[in-house]
Amino acid sequence: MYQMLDHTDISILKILQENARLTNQEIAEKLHKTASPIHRRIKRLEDDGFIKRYVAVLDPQKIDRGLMAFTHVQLKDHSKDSLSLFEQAIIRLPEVLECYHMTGMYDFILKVAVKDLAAYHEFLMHELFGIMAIGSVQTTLVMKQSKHEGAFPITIPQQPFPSAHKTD
Amino acid sequence: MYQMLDHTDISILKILQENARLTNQEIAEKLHKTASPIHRRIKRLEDDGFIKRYVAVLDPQKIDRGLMAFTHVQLKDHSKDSLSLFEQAIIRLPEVLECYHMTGMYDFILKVAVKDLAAYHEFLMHELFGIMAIGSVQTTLVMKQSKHEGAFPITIPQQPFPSAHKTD
DNA sequence: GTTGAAATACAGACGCG
DNA sequence: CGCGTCTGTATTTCAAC
Repeated sequence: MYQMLDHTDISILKILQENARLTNQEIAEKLHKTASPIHRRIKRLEDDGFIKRYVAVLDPQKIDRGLMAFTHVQLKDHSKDSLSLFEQAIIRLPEVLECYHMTGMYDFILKVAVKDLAAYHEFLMHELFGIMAIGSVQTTLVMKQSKHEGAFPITIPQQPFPSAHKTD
Repeated sequence: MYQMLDHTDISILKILQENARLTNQEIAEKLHKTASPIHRRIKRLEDDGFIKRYVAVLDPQKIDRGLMAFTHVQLKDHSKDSLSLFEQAIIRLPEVLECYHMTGMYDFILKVAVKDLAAYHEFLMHELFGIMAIGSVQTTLVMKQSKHEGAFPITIPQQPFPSAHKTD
């Protein structure tokens, strides 16, 4: 089991989700603390697995990935072979940013990023439709992204025994 | 207009998308260079807007966001008022990680992260269904994520005049 | 949570190819 | 024009308090 997070930990995680390039000292100033304890806390958050990794966010437009689409896929059947065949094939496609195995109407939802509609057509024809397990595909295109990705809202996991002695 | 990316820039971007915590020196070793030019190139990639920001990726399970859902929304009508009303309301909901305005069958696709099904029910009943502009909603739940998010595939944007004198 | 010291990385300068 | 060596500065990191 993992340690409980206190209010300072939550604040650190929120800050790091927005901007992981801040120095410990800058984070410390925001929280009215000093760099050392911030550093220890971040190290612990990493070691305990709360922070999985740090990534750079690129501008899709500038690297010719300006068109994003959600591709909803139904397989021909739900055999174990079809599922693993599909997943194996999808993982190799660079246009597929994310692949989710879903409950409900669709078997998979893919988040796809390509240069333009021509490139998406190319992707469907030469990549996706070549996968044998595919039954039907429905596409919706992203016109506008209203909320940016990546940041999870953080609340304190159920805290049955609030510590009365937190110096924070 | 922005500068063209060469092979070293592409490599740097790929590395930084996977692990933004590597030091310039570590990146330099991977690319058989020294830290100085790497540092200069990263600075330029930031200044030119290729790299928008750096973020920490958290473990959804550990912060009680283990259930992810895609919520497909159709509005009652497509008036300008309905659209902006919906977007304004959505932005305030912490459970909504991403919000896309779509073409096609649905008006919006929301990526929602909550603790469990009970929390999702709560989210629908007390948050989403409270928005007046909402027409209908269809949910699919994520059972498994096959491909991780965030990393764009990078190719060299159309290179009409390949430089013959690249020292790289 | 604080202080202080050593190791390391950053962010310029400069000269070289 | 980009690379590499060098330099001062800031930051990280680890110790003891």
